[in-house]
Amino acid sequence: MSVTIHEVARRAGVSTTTVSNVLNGRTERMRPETRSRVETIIQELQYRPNRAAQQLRAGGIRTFGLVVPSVSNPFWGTFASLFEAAALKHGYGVLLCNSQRSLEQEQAYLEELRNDGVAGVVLGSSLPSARHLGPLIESGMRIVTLDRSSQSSDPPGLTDISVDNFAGAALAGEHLWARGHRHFAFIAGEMRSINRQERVEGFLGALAGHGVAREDVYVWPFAQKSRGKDADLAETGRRAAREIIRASGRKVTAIAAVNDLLAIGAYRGVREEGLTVGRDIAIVGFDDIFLAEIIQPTLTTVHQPLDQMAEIAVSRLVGMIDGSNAGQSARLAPHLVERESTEPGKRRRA
Amino acid sequence: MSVTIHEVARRAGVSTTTVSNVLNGRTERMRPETRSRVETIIQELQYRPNRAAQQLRAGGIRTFGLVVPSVSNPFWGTFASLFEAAALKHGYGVLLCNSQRSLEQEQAYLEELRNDGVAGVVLGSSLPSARHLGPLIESGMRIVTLDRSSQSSDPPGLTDISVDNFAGAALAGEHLWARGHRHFAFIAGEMRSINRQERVEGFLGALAGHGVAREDVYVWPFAQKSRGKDADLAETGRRAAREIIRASGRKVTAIAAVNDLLAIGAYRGVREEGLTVGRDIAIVGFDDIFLAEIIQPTLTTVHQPLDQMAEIAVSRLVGMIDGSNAGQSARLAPHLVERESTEPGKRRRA
DNA sequence: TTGAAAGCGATACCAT
DNA sequence: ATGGTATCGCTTTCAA
Repeated sequence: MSVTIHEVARRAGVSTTTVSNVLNGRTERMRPETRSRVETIIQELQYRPNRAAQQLRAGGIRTFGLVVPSVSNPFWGTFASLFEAAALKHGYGVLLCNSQRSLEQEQAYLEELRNDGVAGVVLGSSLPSARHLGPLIESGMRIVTLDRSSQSSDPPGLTDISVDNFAGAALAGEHLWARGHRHFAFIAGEMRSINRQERVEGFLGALAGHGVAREDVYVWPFAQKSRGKDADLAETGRRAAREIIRASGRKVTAIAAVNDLLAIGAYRGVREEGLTVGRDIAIVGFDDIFLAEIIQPTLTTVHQPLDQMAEIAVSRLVGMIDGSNAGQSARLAPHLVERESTEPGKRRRA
Repeated sequence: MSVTIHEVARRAGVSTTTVSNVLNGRTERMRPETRSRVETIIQELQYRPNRAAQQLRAGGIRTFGLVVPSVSNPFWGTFASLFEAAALKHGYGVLLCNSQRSLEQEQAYLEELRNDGVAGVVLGSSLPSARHLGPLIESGMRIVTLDRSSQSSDPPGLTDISVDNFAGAALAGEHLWARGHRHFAFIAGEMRSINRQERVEGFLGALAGHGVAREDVYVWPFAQKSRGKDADLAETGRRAAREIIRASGRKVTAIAAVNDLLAIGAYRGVREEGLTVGRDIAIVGFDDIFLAEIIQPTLTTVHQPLDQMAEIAVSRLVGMIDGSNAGQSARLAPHLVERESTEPGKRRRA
C-alpha cells in the first residue's frame, strides 16, 4: 500500500533500526553520512511512519479527544479552535466529536476514543449526570470536564474547569440593579444543565440581596418541560422574551439569559413586542461569544475566558500524563463586559 | 494495559479466531452457545478491540478526515456538524482538523490523515493553489474539495462540490437592481480565495446586463493588499462599509458581500455612518449562516445548501471507495433568501 | 465448528 | 555505529 520503513531501510542500505533511530532523533549513535543518506531517502519517498503501527507499539497516541455538544454552536466552535491550538503547542493532536447532547452518542464517542488510545479527553457537555464516566475513569482514562462544577453524584477523580457561574450571574444581576432596573426576568432555556441552575441561583441571589423576592423574578420557562436540542436557541430566546413581556404586563425592564444565543434571540422577541433593546429593555447574556460585539445593539454579557480554559484544560491533561499533577479542578473568575444592550443613553437616535 | 482479545478467548475457553469471528459477525460458523458464551465474556469485560491493531491489520479505517479553515467560523462549524452526521449514517467516523488557512497546516494535516489511513478526506479550504494535492491524490488518497470550482492549474482527479458562485452572486445583483438600486458596492474581503473571484464576477456581470459599468461599482478593498485571517471578518466588514460610504460620497445604496460575516459587520459600519440598513442602504450576503435570520434586520442572502453538500460529499467519497463512481464534481444551484435587509418597506418605525 | 500461526509496520532491547 | 528480532493486538488463511 504505502511506503514502509523496510522500503526506506532497503534503499538506504541500512537496517530498520537505523531508520527508526533517525526518525526518533537518536542521531548521536550513527555516522552523519548514514544519517543524511537515510534522510534523503525519506524525503525522496515522502515516507511517513504509519500511525497505527506506532500506536500499537507504543500503546497510545499523542492525541486528545474533545467531545462537545455541537461545533455548529459558535461557543463550542470557538473553544474547539482554541483547544486545538493549545494542544498543538504541547505536541498533541485533537480528535473532535459532536455528541449532539445525546448520552448514547457521548458514551459511544468516549469508548471509541478509549479504543483509539487517546492520551486524554476533554468533555464539553453538561449532561446532568456524570455517572457514566465512572467506569471510564477507573479504567485509566484521563478526563477533564468543562463547565460542570462537581456534583455530589459525580464519580471521584473528575477534573473540572469552569467559570464561577454563580458569581458570573450575580454580576449580571448587580449590574442591572445598579442601572436602576427593578423588574427582572431570567431566560433559563429548555435544556437541563449544571451551569443553568447555578446561573439562575446566582442571578436571583444577587437580586435578593437588594430585596427582590425570588417569586417576583420571571424565570422562563414558567412551567418546566425541558425538551433539549440547542438547535434553535435563538428561536427559543425570541419566544421567551415575548412570553415574559406579556406575562409581566410589560413591566419587566431587564432580562438576563443563561447564554448569549438565547439573549440574542430575545432581541427579536423584544422588537416584535414593539420595544427597543437598550432603551425599553436591558438585556444581559452569558458567554461573550464573538457575536456579542457584532449585533446591534452590542450585548452586555458575562465573559468566559475560553482561551484560558483551553490552555488550562491542556495543561491539566499534560500534568496528569507526566504525573506532575493529579488533575486539579479550576474555577475561573468571570467578569462582566458592559456594552450597549444595557446602556439606554448611548442608544441610537430612534 | 487494556483487555485484549486473548484475555477474552482465554476466559471463554476458545481461540482468538473465534472471538474475532464473533466480533465481525461471522456467526454462521459456530455453535450458538459458543457465540453467546463469547458475547457474555465480552460484555463482562467491557472488551473493545484495539483500533490501532485492527487498522494496522486491515490497512485502513472507516473514518473520513475533514479539514476546514476554522470551526470557530459558524459556516464551517455548521458544515462540520452536518458532515459528521452524514458520515455516521454510512458508518464512518470523522476526524476534524482546522487548517487556520495556512498551507503548511493544511499540508501537515493531510499527511497525518494519510498516515492514519483514513478512507477519504474533505477539504474545505479555498487556498488558491491545489498543487500540493497532486502527490496526495496520486498516492491514492481520496479527496473531495468544497467550494473550489476547478482551476486550470489544479491536479486532475479532483472532485469538487460547490454552489454556483457566479450564478449566486448574479442573483444578488439582480435582486438589488429589481429593488431599484442604482449605486452599488461589493465587499470582497481581504482573503484570496477561488469563490471570491467568481462571486465578484457574478455580481458585476449581472449589473453589467443592466448597463452598469464595472468601474462604477465600488469593489472593496479598493487597493489590493490581501492579508488573510478570517479571525475578524465582521470587523473587516465594518471598515469596508464605512470606506465605501465615504468614498462614494454617500451615493451607494446597495452593498453585497462575499459572505455573511462580512455583511453582518457591514451593518455596524452603516450604522456608524448614521445610516440605517434596509432603509438607507440595502445589504445582501452570501452563505445563509444561521445568524442571517437572527440579526436585526434579518439578512437577505444567497443560500448555500450545506446539508446537501455534506450528503453529497459523503456519497462521493463512499462511491470512490466502493468503486461505484469515480468522483464526479457537483455544482449546486444557489437561491436567494429575501429578508429585511433589502426591504425598505418593512423596516422598523424609526 | 474450531484452532494454529503468519503477518500488518514500527520500536527497542540486545548483540555485534 | 549498526543490525537481528521479539513484540504490540488483531485478522485471516489454512488445517484439522
